[in-house]
Amino acid sequence: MSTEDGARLGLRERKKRETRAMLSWAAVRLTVERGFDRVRVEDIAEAAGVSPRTFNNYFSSKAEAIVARHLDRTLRVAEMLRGRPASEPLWESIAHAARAQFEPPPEAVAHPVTDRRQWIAGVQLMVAEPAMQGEFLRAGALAEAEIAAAVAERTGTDVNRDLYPHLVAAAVTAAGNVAMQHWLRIGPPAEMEQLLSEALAQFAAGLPTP
Amino acid sequence: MSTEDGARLGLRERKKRETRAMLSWAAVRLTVERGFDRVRVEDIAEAAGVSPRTFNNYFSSKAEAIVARHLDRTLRVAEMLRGRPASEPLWESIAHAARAQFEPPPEAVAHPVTDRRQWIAGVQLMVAEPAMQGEFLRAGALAEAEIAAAVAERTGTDVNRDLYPHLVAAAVTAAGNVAMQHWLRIGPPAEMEQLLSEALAQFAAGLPTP
DNA sequence: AACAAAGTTGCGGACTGTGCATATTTGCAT
DNA sequence: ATGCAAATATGCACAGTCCGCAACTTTGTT
Repeated sequence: MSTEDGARLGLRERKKRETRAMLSWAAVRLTVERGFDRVRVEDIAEAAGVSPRTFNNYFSSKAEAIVARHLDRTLRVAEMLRGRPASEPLWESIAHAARAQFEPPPEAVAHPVTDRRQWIAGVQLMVAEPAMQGEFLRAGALAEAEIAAAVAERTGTDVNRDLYPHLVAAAVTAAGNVAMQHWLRIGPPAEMEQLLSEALAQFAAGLPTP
Repeated sequence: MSTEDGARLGLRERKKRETRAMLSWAAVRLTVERGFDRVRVEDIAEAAGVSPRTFNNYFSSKAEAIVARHLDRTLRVAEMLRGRPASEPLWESIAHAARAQFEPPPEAVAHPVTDRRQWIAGVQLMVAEPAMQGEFLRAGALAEAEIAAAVAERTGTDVNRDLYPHLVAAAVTAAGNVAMQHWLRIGPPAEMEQLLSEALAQFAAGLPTP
């Protein structure tokens, strides 16, 4: 779906996607600026130019709206993994695919952050919110199921019978999460992609004691 | 705290613990019997013999009450890990400690399930609930932070600087989750502990392709 | 026994999330 | 261009959740 040409989508579908993106972006921006508890569904809907009821047509909760872009990005990891050459070693494919989640989203390009340090501080507060953590992890689990399916396809295993694809998918998800948490803790100049590669390498090596 | 002698606790503290356990157990039981959306906070409070406002003094949400026992059990993994002999190889310690989460809780012993198949079906529905998944994973993340701290202690690494303890903790959490999901999917005669051991062994081996 | 600290409870209010019906927009066929 | 169907937006009402606050009850200390 995400690779479909916009020219082939009707107006209806295009408007749906735009509305979804606007709601999600508004949710992220307001939450980072003000804090989770200071943003109501009504505020998000207003910022996106729709009614609160419409917000609920798209998302069941505020946290779900905030996490939507993250979900999109992590689902793309499964998609990218499916697109890697079949002959490529699994962990090499994974390393390439996993990077997809850290590419800058369109909104970040369209709305450059003027105060980067403040933005990061806001993000840190946002991810520390219990409801956000739950939703964030739940999105990760959804993507993980897709990654497991992709791993099963590549390795000839069965998601309904074997632990393996699930364990690999869990490792990929964990690597991404640990890299991001580490980055939020340490901040620049650490690079997200480098942290991710390191984490994946440690999993592939069997997590030997340093 | 959990190892403290009950005789040393005041009435106040004892009653708090009992109330918490009653609320949590009532939440689990009613939800498994009726389904998540058919149980209100008021029902749980009534079943435990307290007011709804008191329920909220203990738990912020229904899901949190349901997941409380799981949180207790997974936190015990970190505790058990801290108690293993320092000379023991890390993954061996982990394998022993991780089993703690699958010991039958007191209530399960006190209230034997009469229809095991129906109970499992109810649990399956319960864990499929989105709010439950988020809370379940969030509890896992809390325990994971404790496990990471315990791993750091054993290996002389630093949770604020190194990825390693976090990655190991994530592997432990993932192994537990994957084992449980597999068990819920497959059911008896698969044994939870065996699945867990297998999952941990795969992580320690670097997740080689089968 | 008197008093302080901790915990329970009732109440009110803001907010969430959902079902339902109506209004509006888009797509399709003629 | 027009009429109609399908999809989407919106307003409304309501049950339920969660929290601040104050009054009451229970436990602990002196």
